[in-house]
Amino acid sequence: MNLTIGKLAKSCHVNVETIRYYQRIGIMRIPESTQSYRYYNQQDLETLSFIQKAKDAGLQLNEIKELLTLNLEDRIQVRHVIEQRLSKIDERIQELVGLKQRLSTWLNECKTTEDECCPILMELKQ
Amino acid sequence: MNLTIGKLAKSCHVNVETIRYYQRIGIMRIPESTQSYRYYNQQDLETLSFIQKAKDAGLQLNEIKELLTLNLEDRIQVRHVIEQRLSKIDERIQELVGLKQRLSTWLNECKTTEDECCPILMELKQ
DNA sequence: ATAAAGTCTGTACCTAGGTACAGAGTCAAG
DNA sequence: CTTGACTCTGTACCTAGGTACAGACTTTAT
Repeated sequence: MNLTIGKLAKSCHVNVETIRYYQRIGIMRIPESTQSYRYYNQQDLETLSFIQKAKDAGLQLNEIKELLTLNLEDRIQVRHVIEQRLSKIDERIQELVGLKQRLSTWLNECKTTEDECCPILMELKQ
Repeated sequence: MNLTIGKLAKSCHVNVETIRYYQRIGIMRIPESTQSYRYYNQQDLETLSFIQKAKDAGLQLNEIKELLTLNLEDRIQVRHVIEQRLSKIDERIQELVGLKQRLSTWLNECKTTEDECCPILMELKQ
């Protein structure tokens, strides 16, 4: 398989500029060019599609970069990466649930009060 | 009350540069200066502290900007702002819960499989 | 042979919410 | 009256993950 960057991009439904960006941050290689255009192979296609799937699962590019260096036997390290992401996600969910509760409470107060004045603004201006 | 920007910043535990940033994006006024230094009053202090509280509740600066234009009687509009933020938060929580489930499933598979090879990487490389 | 389409390199821009200067001017304490 | 601390203006930088574009070059289709 011999793809130019545009073909590679199209086959993964990605922008050409995105591939160049991945090259800049070092998660995709830049094929050595004997000529002036670069040509990409099956391996490059697999890497790009790996990145897409991992992004889709909520992993960040620096984590994906780490995964790309690991082998199928490095289970502990792979798990470590996933566990860390998972705990960041958990943390964020907790934060958001907290915010949600606060704002919901405000909304309920605003809907039930007899007061003329908005209790939300009152709270904020206290 | 007559505060220089440094005093105002200190009294709200904010960076001076943050106040200047708020001025740049138009959520805090720039007092007219008869002299070369600007002086801030009680109202400015209240605005800044409003911003801090609203940020703390998870509102974004553009939403806070809108709230700052509203009066205590504009309850519908205030509620609208809060409801929109709330639905964004909900959406994000749903996304994160989805990611969490996916990654958790992967982790469990990895912990229970008899296979030598990491099923997470297998999945990603499929 | 020529024109259109693609590529390469380098750089700037975007969001959101700031932070960090440099250089010039000003204010206040001693 | 000097010196140190502060302010003002303008601009650049940061994260994360890209997007956009100019100018020069190459490849492909007709």
